[in-house]
Amino acid sequence: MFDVLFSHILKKVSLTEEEKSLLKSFFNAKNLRKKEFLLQEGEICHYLSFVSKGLLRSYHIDERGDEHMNLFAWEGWWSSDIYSFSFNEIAQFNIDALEDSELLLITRENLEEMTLQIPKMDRYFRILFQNSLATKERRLVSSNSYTAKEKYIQLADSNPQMIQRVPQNLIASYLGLAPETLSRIKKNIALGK
Amino acid sequence: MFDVLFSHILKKVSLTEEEKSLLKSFFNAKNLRKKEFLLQEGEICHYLSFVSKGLLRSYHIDERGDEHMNLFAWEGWWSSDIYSFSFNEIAQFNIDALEDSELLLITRENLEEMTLQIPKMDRYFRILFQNSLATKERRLVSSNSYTAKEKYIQLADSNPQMIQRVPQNLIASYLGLAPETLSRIKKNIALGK
DNA sequence: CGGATCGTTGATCAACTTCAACGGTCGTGG
DNA sequence: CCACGACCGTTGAAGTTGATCAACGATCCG
Repeated sequence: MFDVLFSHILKKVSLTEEEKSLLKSFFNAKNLRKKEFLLQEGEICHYLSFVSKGLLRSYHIDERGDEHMNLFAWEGWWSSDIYSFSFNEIAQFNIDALEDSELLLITRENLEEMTLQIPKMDRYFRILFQNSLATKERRLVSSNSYTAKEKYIQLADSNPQMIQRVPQNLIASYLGLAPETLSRIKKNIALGK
Repeated sequence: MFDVLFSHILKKVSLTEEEKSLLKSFFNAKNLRKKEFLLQEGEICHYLSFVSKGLLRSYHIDERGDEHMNLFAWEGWWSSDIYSFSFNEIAQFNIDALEDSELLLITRENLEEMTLQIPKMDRYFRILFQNSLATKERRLVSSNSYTAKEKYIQLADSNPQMIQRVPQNLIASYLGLAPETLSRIKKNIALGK
């Protein structure tokens, strides 16, 4: 259960055995069946969730009832409504499971306590958030700068695993496109533009 | 020069006087005149830059030559091509000054060294990046979910200072709109929709 | 004063959405 | 084990939003 987490952390900072077992005490394990919710819009998001197995999605539902994907998280990724988690405000995202999943959850209070007891974890999360921010910044510019086709090609190049593992209509939503549009784009690409 | 930086840091972590003077040694001051560049696309971004006075913009230029704003940074904000800075890759963003500015720069190497000597700075940047990530996540969903008019209203509500301080055509670009479109939207809003 | 920059307005256009229908596949319950 | 419904991707036709192109007036600044 903790193997995936530790190997992920150890890529960024080193941990002693004592720190490892201390660290474990701050987490709760949770299993989520396909289609079960981890978080629903309107709640407060109390956890950062590490996915040790499976696949989660986080998405927003607008007033018209349309879903807009925020991100997908599989083995080795974190998921949360980070805004809600950080500022203790109402969540804008739903999180549910696309596949049966095994998670490790940590609350805001435990994160606080853990980083005080193991300052290296501030460093781990600093690097994690720094990298996520870097990626998200590029994605945001891409979203505003490029055509639907360009965006899809960029994604397919930079994240082929996502395209293999996630249904096409959800990929479309992730890119801010109607599912029909993505279908047509793929057809055009297959026809050599 | 360092007053603004310290007051910003002290909102998130405490620092002793020794830590403060140690911290100073990792930064370089730099002045930037209006329209001068801090970073140009294609270079490596070597710095995180803290704005103690003035206003910076960071933006991407696409193959068609069109500019796409990434963010604006004024007193109390950081600016960088964080992807380039983090991964030592070629920058996608240009950064230049919209107003005469006073900056404090820190290199990747100095950031590394500073966080090792003052672990609390890992915590500071962890919180800083966590908050930025939270904001950027919401902005990205907003960008994919809402109409041009909704996006503008959200921005005007959440960040009125930006609208006061930044020219309208750059606001348009920040929202991923043509300047003419934003002009028409504002007209419609003024006419009571 | 003169040029550059910025916002505005009108007309046209293109990209993407919406709506509707259909065929294939998968998984579940009878 | 088969059948049915749900889900997913595809295709076509029509509609809409926002982009583009062009022209003009206002303001700022040197």
